[in-house]
Amino acid sequence: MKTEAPPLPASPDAALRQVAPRRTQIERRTEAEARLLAAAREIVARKGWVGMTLAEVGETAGYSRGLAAHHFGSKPSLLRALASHINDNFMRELDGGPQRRDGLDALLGFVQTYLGRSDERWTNTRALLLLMAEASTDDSETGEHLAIYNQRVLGFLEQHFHAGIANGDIRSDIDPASGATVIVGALRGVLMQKLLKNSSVNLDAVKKELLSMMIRSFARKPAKWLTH
Amino acid sequence: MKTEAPPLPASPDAALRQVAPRRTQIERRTEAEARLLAAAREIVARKGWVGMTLAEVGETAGYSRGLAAHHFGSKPSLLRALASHINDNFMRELDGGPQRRDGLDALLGFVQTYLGRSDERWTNTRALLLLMAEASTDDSETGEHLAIYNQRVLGFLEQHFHAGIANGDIRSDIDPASGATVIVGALRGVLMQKLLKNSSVNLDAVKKELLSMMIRSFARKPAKWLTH
DNA sequence: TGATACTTGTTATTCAACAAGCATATATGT
DNA sequence: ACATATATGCTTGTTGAATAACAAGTATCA
Repeated sequence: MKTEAPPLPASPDAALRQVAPRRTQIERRTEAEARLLAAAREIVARKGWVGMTLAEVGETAGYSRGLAAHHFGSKPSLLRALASHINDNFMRELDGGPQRRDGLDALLGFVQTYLGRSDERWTNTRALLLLMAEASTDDSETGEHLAIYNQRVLGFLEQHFHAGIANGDIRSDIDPASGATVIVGALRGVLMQKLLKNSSVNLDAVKKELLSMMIRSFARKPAKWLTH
Repeated sequence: MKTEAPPLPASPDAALRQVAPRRTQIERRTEAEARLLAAAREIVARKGWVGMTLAEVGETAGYSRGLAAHHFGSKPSLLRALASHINDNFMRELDGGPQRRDGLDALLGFVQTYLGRSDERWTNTRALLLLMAEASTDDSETGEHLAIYNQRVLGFLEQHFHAGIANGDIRSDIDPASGATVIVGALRGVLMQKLLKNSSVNLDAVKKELLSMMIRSFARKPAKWLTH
């Protein structure tokens, strides 16, 4: 369809105008929004949301300095859209996993997915973490939005705790809400350390350790899972 | 035009001048620095480091709008001092625990201390978390400083992992570095969720769950510890 | 009298936000 | 079909507010 992945490099006009693309207004608008969000995400991940200016977003996306403000109205609004965008991507990734897993198996898969991404994708996590930190202070609605996204992730995990308890894989004395909170917290907290300067975090080792912890803590019969 | 917010205690001049304080220069300077840092911490916790202005710090501390800039030179410098201040307090709190604990016992104590501080409005933790988020982006030295503080905390925990392994309380197949990273990460990540808006996190329940996880995962003989 | 702490005056810069204009797409009339 | 009109997307011009940083002044202490 449209010019796919490489939005950042060349100006859209120079290359496309000669081919007389004749895209519809909706196509233009949609692509513009996608490219703006991609640019914003990249910049936020690199310099934080403070360092991101609306002008830079527009220009990095290959448009004018004014488009981001024009399209999203305000900076908080853009950040909200960005948070929503990233979260949607993440939830979609959860659903579209390789194969459906359930209960404890799903919990372990979640951790593996979260920590098993290749470098390209740290952009998402990084940007979301930075936005999240802001969210605990901001008076605007950004905070509420991120709280909702957090609830969604927690809900996903809690659901699988319940499934695991139901099918007997998970000990019944585990509190699903607390378990979910700890898992999500551990993942984010570990990532935060990983993204700190001069980090000495060995993600593979940490992943292994965290999975062991989960098995020993949550599984009704740890031995059955530890062979993994 | 001061915002009608009476500084933390009373204004230093108004109250003290009548009592003929005659404080030494060092006393003045020391108190000023302490009050500035306290004000900065409070503001950062409430509005984030972006929302904090040097002028507001000075005035909240009961001084003029210019003192913060004059005393610390620049905003990054003030933030670095603040991070250092909070971290020092925390490390001191660790050392000055009720009684000396060792190995696994110390690890559990650490978690209890971290999550058991209902004293304030989480001002310290909140501010440090916000500064930390910034640290992963900023090019200045702030990031490196926070990375060092993180290393210190990790070092403390690793040390107790080793002690626990040595005295037989902790399984010998645990990787101390990874274990420490997970614990610190979990604590920060949980707090982050707690500080999010409309949080439904039940800290007591989470604390209990996390302690159980640690015992089941790290202890060589979990049964011995679970009676707690 | 000199040094140190603190205050007030000022400037330069950055940037979000908006407004008015240009470019491209779509609808309407003949 | 074509031309013209209107809507929509995008760009450029501009402004006003915020504030970090410094300089020059005043107060307090040695």
